[in-house]
Amino acid sequence: MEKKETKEIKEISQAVIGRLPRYFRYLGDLKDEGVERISSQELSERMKVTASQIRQDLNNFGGFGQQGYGYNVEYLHVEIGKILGLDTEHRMVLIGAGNLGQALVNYTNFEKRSFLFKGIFDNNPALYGKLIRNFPVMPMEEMCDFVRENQIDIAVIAIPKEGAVKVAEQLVNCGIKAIWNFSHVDLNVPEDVQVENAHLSDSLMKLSYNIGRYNKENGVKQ
Amino acid sequence: MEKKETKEIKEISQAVIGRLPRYFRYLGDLKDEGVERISSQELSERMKVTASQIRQDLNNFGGFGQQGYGYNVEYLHVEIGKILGLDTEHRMVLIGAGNLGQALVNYTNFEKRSFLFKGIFDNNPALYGKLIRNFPVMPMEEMCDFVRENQIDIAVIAIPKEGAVKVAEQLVNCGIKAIWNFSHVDLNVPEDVQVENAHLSDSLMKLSYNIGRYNKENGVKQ
DNA sequence: GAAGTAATGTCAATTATTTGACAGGTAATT
DNA sequence: AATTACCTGTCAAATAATTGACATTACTTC
Repeated sequence: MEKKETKEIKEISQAVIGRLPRYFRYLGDLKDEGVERISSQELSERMKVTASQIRQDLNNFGGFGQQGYGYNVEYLHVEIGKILGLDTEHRMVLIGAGNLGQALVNYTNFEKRSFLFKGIFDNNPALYGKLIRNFPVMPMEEMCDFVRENQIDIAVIAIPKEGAVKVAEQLVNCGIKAIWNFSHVDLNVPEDVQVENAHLSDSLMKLSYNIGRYNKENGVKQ
Repeated sequence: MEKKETKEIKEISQAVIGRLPRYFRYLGDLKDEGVERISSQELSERMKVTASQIRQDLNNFGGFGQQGYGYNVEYLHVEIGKILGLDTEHRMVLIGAGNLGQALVNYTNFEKRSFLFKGIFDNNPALYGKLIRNFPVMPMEEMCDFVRENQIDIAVIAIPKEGAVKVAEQLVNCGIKAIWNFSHVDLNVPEDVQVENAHLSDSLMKLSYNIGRYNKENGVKQ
């Protein structure tokens, strides 16, 4: 009786979703600058996208603006934050306490945005007990229980690719529904588990491609 | 006389370029597994994309395959590597010797792929001289000369957003033509400077969105 | 409070990307 | 040597994303 037609939810394209964090970032900056309102035109100039795209994107989620006025910066910032799920607390575990993993945990900014590390795991006994931002590194064997007992909803995988696929499978068995993956391999998980890849070397290769292309097009010598 | 029609170069879409590193990765894995040849059909099943897309993508760069045979794994791996510019040495500097910066320098895998850090800079005097993977941290003031004298072609920016835009401008003035940007802000550089953003928190927000969407669609309670 | 101006939300047109289909070659098999 | 099965490169169709245009509404000014 409480359940309505389930097909109400319009699927938003990943292209749009991929732009939301950028909008959020720009609105945050505007807010910090003390800007109260902004039109799609002004924002488009700052962000170097078309005004039409901004209006189109925002309209996927409802009418946030007002004709003749534009968008209220603070309100829009909050609303996009909600859309992105930044108003709910996310409890994370780190798998892999290497350089990158430590950097992520120490990355205080995530905290402001409601992403909280709750535990750190590694399979290197030399690290057990070591404190990283007040969290002791724990052995992998304890991961599963910890995830279950602490309402963890995101696992961050920062281990070499060799072990990553297996660890992801374990995590899925522990009930994890979201993985932020820094290992250089694609994970194999069921459909109901969300994976976001942060393949840093892919990103670097793209840069390398664009350097080469520019040099070729402009006859730059190596 | 040596200059031909400059319009020969077909512009490849960023959508295609974005997929190249993934092809490269899968081909490397196949090579390691000892697989000699592969058809677009088989590869498509592994990668979970359509075979048509693979053939279309590869064909942007030339005919690498053979009818009735498929693609030679090793050959294709090498060729895509060349397209991505992995056959040329890239000399990099790190700006910002914080946790993330150190993690990137220590990230040995980049080396195999011809991306070499040559110098590290920070504006924190407490770090000057500190060795990170045998490189001493140098003061920012020396950055420009170093870049010029050591044929640096990529600058990696891993500092808080407050200083990033200004540092990017400095780097451009020093002649840098490519920036790998980890700061949470968009840089403002001339058209001939390539920027690749690695906005980690954007990535995390996307994950957060997808968690929320899944939960909504499936009526999962928080 | 009326007139003018600004700026959204939305529809339609355009452009880009992805998918499907198949002709024509290549290799394997008999 | 002929036949069959395989698989690419490419073209055309289908789908998706972006842009432009404008009717409509809200704000601002006089």
